[in-house]
Amino acid sequence: MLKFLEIIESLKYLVYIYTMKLKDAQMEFIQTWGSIGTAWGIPRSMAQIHALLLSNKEGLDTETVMEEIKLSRGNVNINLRELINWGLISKQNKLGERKEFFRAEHDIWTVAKKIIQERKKREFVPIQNLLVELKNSKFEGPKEDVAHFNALIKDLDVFLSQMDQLSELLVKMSDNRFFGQFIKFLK
Amino acid sequence: MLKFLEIIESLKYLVYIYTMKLKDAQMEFIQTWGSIGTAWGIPRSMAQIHALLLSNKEGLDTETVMEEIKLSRGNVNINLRELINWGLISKQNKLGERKEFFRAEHDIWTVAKKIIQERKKREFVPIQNLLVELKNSKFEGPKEDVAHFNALIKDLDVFLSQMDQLSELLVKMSDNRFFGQFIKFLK
DNA sequence: TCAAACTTTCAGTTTTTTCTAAAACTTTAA
DNA sequence: TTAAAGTTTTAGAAAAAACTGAAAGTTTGA
Repeated sequence: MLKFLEIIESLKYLVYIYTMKLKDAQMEFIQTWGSIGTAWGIPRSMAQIHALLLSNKEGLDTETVMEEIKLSRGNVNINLRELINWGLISKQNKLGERKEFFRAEHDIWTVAKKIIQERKKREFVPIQNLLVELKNSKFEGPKEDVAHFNALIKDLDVFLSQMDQLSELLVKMSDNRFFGQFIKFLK
Repeated sequence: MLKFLEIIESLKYLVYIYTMKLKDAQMEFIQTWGSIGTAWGIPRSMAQIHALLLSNKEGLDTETVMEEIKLSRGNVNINLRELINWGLISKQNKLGERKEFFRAEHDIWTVAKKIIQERKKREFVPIQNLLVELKNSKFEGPKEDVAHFNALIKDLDVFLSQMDQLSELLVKMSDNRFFGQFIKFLK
């Protein structure tokens, strides 16, 4: 009989729907978003602040952000500014309140659009600059090697411009519905 | 008349085709690829080694890589292995030679495919794991806040699965010609 | 004009990541 | 079986990136 109860217990575990405090869930979300940010080359605390604001409908002020995720004032200030630069959050002024509140853009498609634009800026532009320079150059060296290098440059250039077009497309595709259709169509 | 000559001079500058030693161009390519790698969250020397191998038709051995870009043996060894894991280079054995040579995958579409797959692994999987967990949870807290948080999770989930499909698509699209058509079609 | 409320800056510390150098290990062929 | 050729591991150094804390700066309203 003890055995039976044990089995039931473990089955329960399998289908268990965790119940947790909302705050705890938010905190887990924030922490995880933070480490994901790292893999994206985004400072942990910038990602954490973003996650915190995403999971709060209303804007929060600097003080609250500092307390919730235990960060220094300077850090919070700088990263809030950076998030504003990315277009992921905006300043809000509450009537009768002097201090500034920060509210996340909550439409996930807009968020994606901003992130794509920003990463493109960081990741594509430098390569394109390099390629422009190399395309305007003539190389002295063994014929075969020069040919190989030129082919490499050309391939990269074609590829980059295709990716560029694709990202443009993605940015224009902020209409969720259209994107869904599009994916289905292409499958 | 002086003026005129000055104008000609500056025009010449605009259309100037640089002539440079192939080696120098390759080195510049390697350096730039290295710093771009950094923005991509890829160690500088890993990106540099990749660039070096990309710009050489034939495979190179560890020793040569070390000399060309002044890196320690350990560093080169570890990063060559990592590039193999990514599927971006492969070991070669030359007939009659004992040591191993490393040769880059030169088809740019295959390169792109590998990079997309690898980044997806690093960047998407962790978010998806988080979302699975959160989707299986119930939250205790103010009704409105819980609703907001659940909406956030759902939005992220839908978005992620769409991006996932898109990347699958890209991976399947290694056929350059098809991709060109596709882009043109969608414009 | 003053002080309280709030924001921004930045020099220096801490943490994280990357790299080196040397030793240990493995493989090959004489 | 041995030593030369080659590869891999790793402890710690170096470099880069992120963060703190405190001071300086700004704005507001009494």
